[in-house]
Amino acid sequence: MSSLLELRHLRTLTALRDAGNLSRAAELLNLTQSALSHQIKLLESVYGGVLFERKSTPPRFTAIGARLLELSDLLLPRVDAAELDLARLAAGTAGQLRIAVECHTCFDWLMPAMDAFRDRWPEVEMDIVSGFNPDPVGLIHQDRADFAVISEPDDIVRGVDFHPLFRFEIVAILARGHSLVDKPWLEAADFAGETLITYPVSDEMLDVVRQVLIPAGITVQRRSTELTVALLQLVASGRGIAALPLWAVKSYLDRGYVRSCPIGPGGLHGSLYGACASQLSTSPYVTDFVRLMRENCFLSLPGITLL
Amino acid sequence: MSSLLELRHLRTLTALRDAGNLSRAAELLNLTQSALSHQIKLLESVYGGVLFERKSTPPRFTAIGARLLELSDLLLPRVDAAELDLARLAAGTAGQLRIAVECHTCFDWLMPAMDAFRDRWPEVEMDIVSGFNPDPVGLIHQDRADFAVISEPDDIVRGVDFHPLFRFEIVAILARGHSLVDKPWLEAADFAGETLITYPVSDEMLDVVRQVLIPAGITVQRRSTELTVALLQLVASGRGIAALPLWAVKSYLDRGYVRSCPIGPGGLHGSLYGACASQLSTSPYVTDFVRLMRENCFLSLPGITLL
DNA sequence: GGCCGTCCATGAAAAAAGTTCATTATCAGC
DNA sequence: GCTGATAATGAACTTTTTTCATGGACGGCC
Repeated sequence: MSSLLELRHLRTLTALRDAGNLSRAAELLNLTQSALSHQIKLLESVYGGVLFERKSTPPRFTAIGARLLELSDLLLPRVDAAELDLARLAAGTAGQLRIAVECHTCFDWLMPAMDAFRDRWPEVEMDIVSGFNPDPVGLIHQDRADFAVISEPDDIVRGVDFHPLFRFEIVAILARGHSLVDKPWLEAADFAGETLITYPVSDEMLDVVRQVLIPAGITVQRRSTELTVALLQLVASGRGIAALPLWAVKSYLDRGYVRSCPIGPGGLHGSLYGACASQLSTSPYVTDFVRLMRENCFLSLPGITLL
Repeated sequence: MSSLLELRHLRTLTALRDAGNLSRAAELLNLTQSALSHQIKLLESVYGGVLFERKSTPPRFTAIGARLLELSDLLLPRVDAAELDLARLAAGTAGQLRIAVECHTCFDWLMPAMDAFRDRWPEVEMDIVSGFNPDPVGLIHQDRADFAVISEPDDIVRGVDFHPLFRFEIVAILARGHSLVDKPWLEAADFAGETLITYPVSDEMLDVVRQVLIPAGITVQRRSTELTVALLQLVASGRGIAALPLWAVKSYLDRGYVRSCPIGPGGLHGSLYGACASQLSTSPYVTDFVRLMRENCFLSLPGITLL
């Protein structure tokens, strides 16, 4: 009888457009692909026609789908703004967010997320805490930071909550003519005798070292540099190999500047979590920050998976 | 985790404002008062505060409630417009709607509803069929009308669907000094010896005659006039009594121009239905027309109940 | 003050959605 | 013709929404 269209459906439509396909859209919305498929099927039966062409990537929307999408674009930002206002009404707008970061590459996506956050919560004071800290969770305990981006949630820590962010693959980066380049994957032994080119951080903060080389009892020479480009230049010119997040080097790989190779049969993966004092953890601006990071990253970093 | 606000909630909020209280809002939305109460309770727990003051009529909204209402006002018209577009896409915009009307007072609310309809479906040709027809359903069968407003659905008719509209009370209208004015209700016998002032229609179309006087075997003098004001003037000046829908005379009663009295212990009630050829019955513009009539009437006619 | 009538709240039960699971279908790229 | 990725599907399951039945609060009215 009366309309059964709900915001949920519009959220699905925009997620579909933004994510590029139903499965990714489902991941973005924390639902299953099946759920979205059913949702869309329902809409299609109500409006008497398909909403988008299934085979094409990115999805091509029909007139019906496009009209609904147009509606979504009109509505969802308003809803978001209203909920932001309501969150402010409930909890006030002030606060601080001192962010500690453990990993180098994080800045690539953290900055855009912080920019988006600043737009939404202008009154929250944001800071990056010092350089790269080996124990960011410690900083939270000492109340020297409010939020930390870390790679593995330490065992359950009293008073600190962990928010899963995303998971990504770490690949070995090789010069184009490198002898290992045609292996289906690299094993620990392949690193022996190579120079490992890294960011200037301590051993235990490098996933390859911690998860691959140390378990295999292999030590390698290290050479370090600050910038990703510089690091890749060293690899490309044959000074050694690197191990970096796939998303961080994807564009160089696509252009053929360097080559990549999975590490281990299933690939080597890293995960990122946000850590935060339990009391702050439920504050609207923190949950909003976490959401922003997840969504921004999922849409902008290729090949990552939400946790 | 993610937002649970849905259009349903916004529809409830605006219905609450428009209808004036939760029970009426529920009626407007075809839900129970309880459902709405639960909905609002949920919103209040999510946003951490009440949405409106319960005791006041009309409802006074809090900052939270007002912000949500503001959102509703922004969103719901857009949703409506989109669904209208989609209905057009699905079924085309053309069509005709020849409307037959059985009762006199119907025009009071039918005209505004038709105006609203014309705005939404400019391509649908609307007409009022002739004067007051004693058998509007017959006109539909003869394909001389597409839609009829009738007081009781004839027994199930093949090929014609009935859409319940609303129910209202018919009260007796008396001059201020009339001897019957203090009775708790009028019975059939009270009409004996009175002149019944009516619109110029045949006996069987008058609910009082059909449902009260004929069953009691009472006949009365009749005098008729076209206009409601004229009719009330005759009553006020002691020429007789009338029986009219409460909503049609409410404003005169409030001003004390005439008095009213229920007819029978439980009051006399009339109901209105829309009748329509079965094939047309599901066409988007017809269902839209029915919805418009129900909603407009419920909001503008005092004391009516939706069926 | 007691009695109604109206309006809203509430908890439990019922109904209706919405979602997931497990599996199958489709199709593009090798 | 495989294989991997994407979407569809039906049934089971879960969650949400709604109703039902009832009670409390308030205001008007003899």
